[in-house]
Amino acid sequence: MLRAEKVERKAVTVQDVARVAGVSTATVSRALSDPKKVSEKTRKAVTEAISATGYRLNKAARNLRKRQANAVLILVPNLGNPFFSQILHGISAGFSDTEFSILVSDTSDQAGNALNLVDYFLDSRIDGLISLDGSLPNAELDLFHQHGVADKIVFACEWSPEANFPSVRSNNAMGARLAVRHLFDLGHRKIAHVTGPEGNVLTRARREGMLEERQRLDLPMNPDWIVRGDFSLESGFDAAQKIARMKDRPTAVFCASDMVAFGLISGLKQQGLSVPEDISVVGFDDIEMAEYSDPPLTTINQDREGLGRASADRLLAQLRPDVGEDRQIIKLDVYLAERQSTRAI
Amino acid sequence: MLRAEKVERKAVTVQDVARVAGVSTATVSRALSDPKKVSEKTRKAVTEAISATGYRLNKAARNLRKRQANAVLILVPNLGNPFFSQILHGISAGFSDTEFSILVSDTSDQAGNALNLVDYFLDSRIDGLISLDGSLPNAELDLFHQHGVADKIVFACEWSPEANFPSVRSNNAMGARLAVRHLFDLGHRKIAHVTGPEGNVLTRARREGMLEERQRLDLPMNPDWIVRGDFSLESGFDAAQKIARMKDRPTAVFCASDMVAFGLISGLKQQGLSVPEDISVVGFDDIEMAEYSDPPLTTINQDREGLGRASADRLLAQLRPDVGEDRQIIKLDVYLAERQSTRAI
DNA sequence: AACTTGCGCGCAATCGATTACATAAATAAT
DNA sequence: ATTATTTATGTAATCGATTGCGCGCAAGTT
Repeated sequence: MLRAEKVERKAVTVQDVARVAGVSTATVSRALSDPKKVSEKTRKAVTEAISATGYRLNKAARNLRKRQANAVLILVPNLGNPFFSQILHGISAGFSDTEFSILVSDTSDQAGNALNLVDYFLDSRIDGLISLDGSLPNAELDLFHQHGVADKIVFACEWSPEANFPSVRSNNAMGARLAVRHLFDLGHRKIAHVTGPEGNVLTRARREGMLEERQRLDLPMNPDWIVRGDFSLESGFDAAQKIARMKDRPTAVFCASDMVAFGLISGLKQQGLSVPEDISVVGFDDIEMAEYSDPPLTTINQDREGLGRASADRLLAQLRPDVGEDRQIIKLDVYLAERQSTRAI
Repeated sequence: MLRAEKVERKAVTVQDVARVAGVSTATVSRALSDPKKVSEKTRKAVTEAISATGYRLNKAARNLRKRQANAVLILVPNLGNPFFSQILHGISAGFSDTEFSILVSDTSDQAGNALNLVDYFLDSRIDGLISLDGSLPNAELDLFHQHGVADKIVFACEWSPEANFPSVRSNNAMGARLAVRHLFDLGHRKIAHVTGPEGNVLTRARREGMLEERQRLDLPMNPDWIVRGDFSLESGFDAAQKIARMKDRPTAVFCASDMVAFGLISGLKQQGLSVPEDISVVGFDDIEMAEYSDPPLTTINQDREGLGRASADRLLAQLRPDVGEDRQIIKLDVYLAERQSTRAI
C-alpha cells in the first residue's frame, strides 16, 4: 500500500510556530537552538506548537544566517578503490551523529578541469575538508591559506609533505620495517621491493622504512631489487616478470600494497614460480581478501576504518573549538598479519 | 611557500557587484543565471565588476530563495564494500559536471535509529535520492509518497520489489542463466548454488534465473544443492564445508557473488578439493581480483560504473523536466567472463 | 527603600540572492 | 504617425531562521 495522498502544505515556518505557541519567532528559535535560554513553560509551549504544526527547520535558511554549511567534503582519489572506500566508511561513521553531512568528491573525475576546492568554502557549501589525496596541487593549498580556511582541512591516509596540515596516517615506515624484519627472521637476505607510484607519499614512506630496516640488519643491496609499481594488480603482475628473470633473484618480495602482492603472485605463477615455495611475498594493507587468497597473504594490517574515524574526529576538533584532540600528526599502529605467503628459507 | 596573508574581506555580495557595475542587483542576478536576458553591454559590465570585486555567489542564499538544495543523497548499504563504492564512482562521474553535489550516507551506520530520509527533503538539504539499498523499510517509502517527493527517487543495483520507483539494475536473471548454461555446456549436470542473503532482491533474481535455466535444460534438482550464503567471503568459505561433505556432491557451483566464490575456493582447498580439477566454480560481479586470483575466476561481469552513471542520468531526468530518458526499469547487459575456475567434466 | 543584577522575551534588522511587478525605451505593426 | 509589442532594467518583496539590542520584572544587595 504505497500510494498516498500528496499533501502540498506550504512550508510551516517559525512564524507559524510562534503564532501557535503565542510567543515571538526569536523565542522559538532560542527554544530550539539553546533550550536553557527560555523558561520551562515557554519551552513546553513551543515544543507543543512544533508538533501541532509539523514544523521542520529549514536548513538553507539557517545556513544562510549562520554562515555555515553543516557539511564537510571528503576528497577521494578514486572511489572505485576499496581501500579508500573503507576509510570513507570510517569517516561516515565518525560524522554519523553530528550535525554534519558528508559530501564526497572523486578527484579523478575532475582530472582536467582544476577542482577549485576553495570555492566550496567560499560558496559556503562546506565547513571543512578531509582529503585522502596527498597530491593536491600546491597552488590549491596556497589558496586555502589565502582565504583563511587552512585550519579547516585534515589529511587522512595520505598527506601533503610540503604543507603542514593536520594528518592522520598509519605508521607506514613501521609497517615496512615489520615486513622486512619478518622476512629476515625467516632467513631471507635477498629481499626485493615493489614500490607504489613515484611521487606518492606512501610510496616514499614505505620505501624508506624498508631501506632503514635493511640497513639496520645489514642486508645486501641490489638496486635491481627495487621495482617500480603503482599499487595496482597489473603493476604487481608486471613486476613478476622482471623479478622472475633476474640473474640474482631475490628470495622474498615486500610489496607496497596487497593488490600489488596479488598481481605479483599471479605473475610469478605464470612464470612457473610458486609462492611461498620459491619466493616469499609480503603485502601491505591487509584487505579482506588477504585471508582467503591462495596462498593466504602475509601482510601489514592497517586500520582503515580507524583512519577514517580519527580523521573525522580531528576535523571535528577544528570545527568546534571545544572538542577533540588537536595533534598535528596522528600515527596509527600497524601490525604484521602472518599467513602462508611467506616461509623460512 | 605555503604561508600567506589571511585576507578577511567581508563577503562580496550582489549589492557590491551591482554598485560597481552601475546596475541593479536584479540585473546582476539575471546576467548570471540567464545571460541572454540582459544586453551585451551590461553583461560585459557585470562580468567585469565580478572579476574586479572577486564576487562569489553564496549558494546558501540561492538555495533558500530558490527552494532547492542542488544536492542529491546517495544511500549506500555499506561504503566499505568495494562493489558499492564502484557504483558510487559511476554516480559521482555522472553528476560531475552538473550543478549537483553528492551527499553520501551509509545505511549501516544508522542501523538502530530510524534514518528518516524524508527529512533530508523536508529540511531542503537534497533535491533527489539514489538508493543502492533495496531494503528500505516500507514505512519510509510511504513517507516519500505522503510528502510528494516520491518522484525524486531512483534505485540503483538493488531495488525495492514492492514499490514502483525508477530502477537501474543489471540483468541478474540473465547472468544467472549464462552461468548455468556455461557449466552445462562444459558437461556439468550436478550444479550447486550458493545464494546471497535471504530477503535480498539480488539473491532472489539470481536464484530464480538459475532455476529457470536449470528447468529449461532439464537438469536434475537436489534441494541440498542450494546453500544459503550472504555475498561474503566467510559465507563462501562455510558453504565449502557443506558442499565438500555432500554424499551426492555437485561437480560445479554457481556463486551469487565473486566474494562468495573466493571464499568457497579457499574453503574447498582446505577440504582437500581443488578448483577446477574437482569442482568448477562460477562467480558473479567480475570484480578486479577475479582476473588475478588463483585460479582466475570465471564469472558474470556487471558494469558497475555503468550502473552508477545510468542511475545518475535517470535521476537527473526527474530533476530537470527536459533531459534524459525516463524508463522505469533500466536493465544493463551482463556477460560471462570465462577464465580458469571452470573446466569440462 | 533605593539600587544593581540578571533572566526571559520581543522587535526588527540581517544573512545574500531571486523574481513578480512595474516602467521606460526601442522596435514592429497598422 | 500612432498604437502594439518586445526588450532591458529597476524597485522592493521574499525565501526562513538567527540575533543584537532593549525593555520589563523579579530577585539579590546594602
